[in-house]
Amino acid sequence: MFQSVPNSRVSEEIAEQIKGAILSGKFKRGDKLPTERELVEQFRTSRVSVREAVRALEHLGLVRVKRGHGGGTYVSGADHHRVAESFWVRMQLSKGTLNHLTEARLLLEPGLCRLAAERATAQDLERLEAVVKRQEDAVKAGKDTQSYDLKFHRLLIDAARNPILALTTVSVIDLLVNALQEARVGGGLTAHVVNFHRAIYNALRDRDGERAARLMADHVADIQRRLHPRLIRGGGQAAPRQWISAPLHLDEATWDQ
Amino acid sequence: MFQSVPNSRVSEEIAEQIKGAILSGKFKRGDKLPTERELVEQFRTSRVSVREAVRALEHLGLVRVKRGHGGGTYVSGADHHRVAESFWVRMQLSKGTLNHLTEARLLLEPGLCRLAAERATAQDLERLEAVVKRQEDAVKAGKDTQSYDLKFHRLLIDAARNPILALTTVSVIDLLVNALQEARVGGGLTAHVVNFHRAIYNALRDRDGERAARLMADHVADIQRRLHPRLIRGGGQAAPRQWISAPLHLDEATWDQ
DNA sequence: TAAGGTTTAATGTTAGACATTTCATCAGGT
DNA sequence: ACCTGATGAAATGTCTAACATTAAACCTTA
Repeated sequence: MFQSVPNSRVSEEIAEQIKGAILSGKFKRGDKLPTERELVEQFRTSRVSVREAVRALEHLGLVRVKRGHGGGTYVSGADHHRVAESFWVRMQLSKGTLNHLTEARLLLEPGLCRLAAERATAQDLERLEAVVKRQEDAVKAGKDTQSYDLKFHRLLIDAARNPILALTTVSVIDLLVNALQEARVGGGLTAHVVNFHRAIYNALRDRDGERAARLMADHVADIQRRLHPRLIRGGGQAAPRQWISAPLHLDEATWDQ
Repeated sequence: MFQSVPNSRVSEEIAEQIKGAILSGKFKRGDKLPTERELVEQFRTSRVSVREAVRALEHLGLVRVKRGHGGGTYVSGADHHRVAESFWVRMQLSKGTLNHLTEARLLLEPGLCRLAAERATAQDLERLEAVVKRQEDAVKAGKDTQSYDLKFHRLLIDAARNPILALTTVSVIDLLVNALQEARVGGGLTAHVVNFHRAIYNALRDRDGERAARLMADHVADIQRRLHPRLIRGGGQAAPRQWISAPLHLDEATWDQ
């Protein structure tokens, strides 16, 4: 019957207002919010409350805070790290394993292929093709290919044009890549990978979502078969610390600009 | 080559330590952490930093803070609300729509059906059956059935035993339900719903994952067909405020105890 | 015994000072 | 010219100590 009263914490009220301003476009990506002291004046509150609000936005992935000269609070647009961290925490709480992550990937990425086959623009296809080409060249030259590998999956995810599935899938892949890197597992299967990528690209170009999905499922299962056994032999779970802040190469959002 | 230096912020270091204690089982669900003042003494730091750390854990969904007499910081185990909020924010940033949410659900829930058909225990099936039965009774009696509806999906999600997919799917459903409630859309299709639930339950009982998945896809698509048009006519997006804290009936984790 | 006031233990909020980080600038030496 | 180091400035980070508010428990009284 009655409306619930507004947020009881001052900081939540502040956070809501700033969030609203960002979501409604008053602040765009890269913009600098007022300094803490200026916000204190505008909201007529204390610095602690303002800082708490800014932290909340940081945890939402909406802003990034830099310190030092030229520092401040900057709108960051699209950061998946916090969601990835939540996934990780939840996995540990539920005694989950890497297989659960791969299982999720095995469901998500083929589905994204179907969507991407319908929705990919000419530009999407162009970019995908370019990445596959560069990866092929890198393989021939014997160079490291992981950044192209990740870029391919990221472009495909973006081409499917579903922000929820994108956020989820990027987070899942992120955690998997980190886990494998942490365990020093990786490499040694570059030729296989790039062949799959090429085949998937061809299917997308032909707008054949089913074929693309099937290939992607094979691709992910292939990776699982090759890497996970080495991982388990390698020595278990480990590395609860410092996970998410490792470099990820998955940062720049490409389609929500 | 080099190890990254520990967290630069004091609060992050504190949060990491507490998080580690919770994840390693030193604190269990429902346990009360030391009070802020006690933590200040243990960590030899200030209340500001301790509070910031506790807030971080709160945003991760790991703890809940109650104020007043008997208040304090309590380990909360498994809260999806923050992830749901991240999803929502990301949707708005990316100009996403409810259709994107339903699209995600349409991919996730059938997949969960396949997993659940393999993994559901006798107890899972028993509970599912009981909920379907109670929902059927409620329909006959002309009572509200939404809580049974949600409970069915939640039990099914849990029966699939994948924490990542569970967290994602619960969040997606949560946002959809809130959106529909906000728009005063709902009801009027109870008979259809419960018939689908019964059929899905039968498929799971027969360990027929494919049939269950197909039925679930039909079920979700059915809901989409019936509700979304009314939603769009109803008047657009709306309701950016106060989303996540609305009552949700999806709180109690059932399988990560 | 039920209604309502009081105590109390916790978090929430404020104010102000000081510490630290980071970039920019400029000077000095090679 | 160019690297090196010192200085300054602008912001966030941290600390302290007091006071406000909340909500459960307890106690009093009609």
